[in-house]
Amino acid sequence: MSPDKAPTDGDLCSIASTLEVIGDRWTLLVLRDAFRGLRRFDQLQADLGVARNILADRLARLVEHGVLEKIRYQDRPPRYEYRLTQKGVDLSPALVAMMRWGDKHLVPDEVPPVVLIHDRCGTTVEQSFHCRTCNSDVSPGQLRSRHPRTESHTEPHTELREEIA
Amino acid sequence: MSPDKAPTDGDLCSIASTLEVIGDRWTLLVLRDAFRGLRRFDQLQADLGVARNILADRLARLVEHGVLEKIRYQDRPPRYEYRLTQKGVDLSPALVAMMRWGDKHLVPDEVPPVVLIHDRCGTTVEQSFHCRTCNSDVSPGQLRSRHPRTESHTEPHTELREEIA
DNA sequence: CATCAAGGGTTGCGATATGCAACCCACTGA
DNA sequence: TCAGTGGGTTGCATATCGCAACCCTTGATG
Repeated sequence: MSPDKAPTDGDLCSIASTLEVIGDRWTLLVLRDAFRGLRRFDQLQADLGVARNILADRLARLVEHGVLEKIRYQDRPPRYEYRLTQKGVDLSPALVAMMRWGDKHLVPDEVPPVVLIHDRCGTTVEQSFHCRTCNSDVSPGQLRSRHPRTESHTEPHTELREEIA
Repeated sequence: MSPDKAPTDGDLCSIASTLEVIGDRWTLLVLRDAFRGLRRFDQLQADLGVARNILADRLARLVEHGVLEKIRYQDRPPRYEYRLTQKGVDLSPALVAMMRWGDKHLVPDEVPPVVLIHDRCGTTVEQSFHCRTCNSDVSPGQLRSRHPRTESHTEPHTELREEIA
């Protein structure tokens, strides 16, 4: 937000940019609830137990960034609800990834995980990395990343890789 | 952490549980850097520009939770590095999802996105939701979620759905 | 008509977390 | 012996958060 930020941060990295918008505990929980279908201020406040001023602030930020829309759903008395925009719906891969990580590493195995359903056919859907060349799923450990330098660089590619001990 | 939290929070929801571990701006940025191959305290500090006490705190928390390992890579003088564990590597779907969202909605189109590579074959990999029944990818808008209630519930399923205006 | 409750917030104050700079310790190399 | 590096810790000022109280509009109740 302030212009005197560290230079390597923010605009250059998609993850850092994303975190400027949603990189906050309450914001992410608001989004989780939005995906669960909660839309009204009081519903969110009751479900999350967050301070009302903080919730108001987070909702306003999300609306500013176009992740939620504030819609008047009733005129007298005026009442509003907050709905995911397409930009907001596009966050579901991130939420799902966090959910699956929690399923796998945090919550006890007895807890049945939330199931994702394909609306067209009603069967389950899973999130994955897929390689079209090999026609197979790819696990996180088999992934590398290449950071294309902004064009004019002629250095040899420094391939920064995810590695495990 | 405190036992007097709101009852619906925390342990029951994988997303909330995950956020207890990584739901913090600096924590996520540390992880991003870990995936980029940074391992040492000073590298991270210089790259992020975060206060050193905060970095120390976040690293300690991540080690506590088994996301990073603190490894002595040199004895005299003692030097340490922080490496992703398998549990840490398993966070890559979440980081990738945030990165792609930033690519799509936040950063200018001219910036070339980071490319994900399948280490076996060297070609690109993408993250997606896949439906085996339809043998097709599923966009976030076509997704619904079903929340299985803990067994003994006999209520009709309240299907909470992601919806868009 | 007075009052109450619901929805959607705003305000003020104290507690907690963060940023910043200074300091510490164990070495190494010049 | 003196500076430099890596990996932190400590103290203090500031920013953010949680909490409770309050505000406003309207519809329902007696």
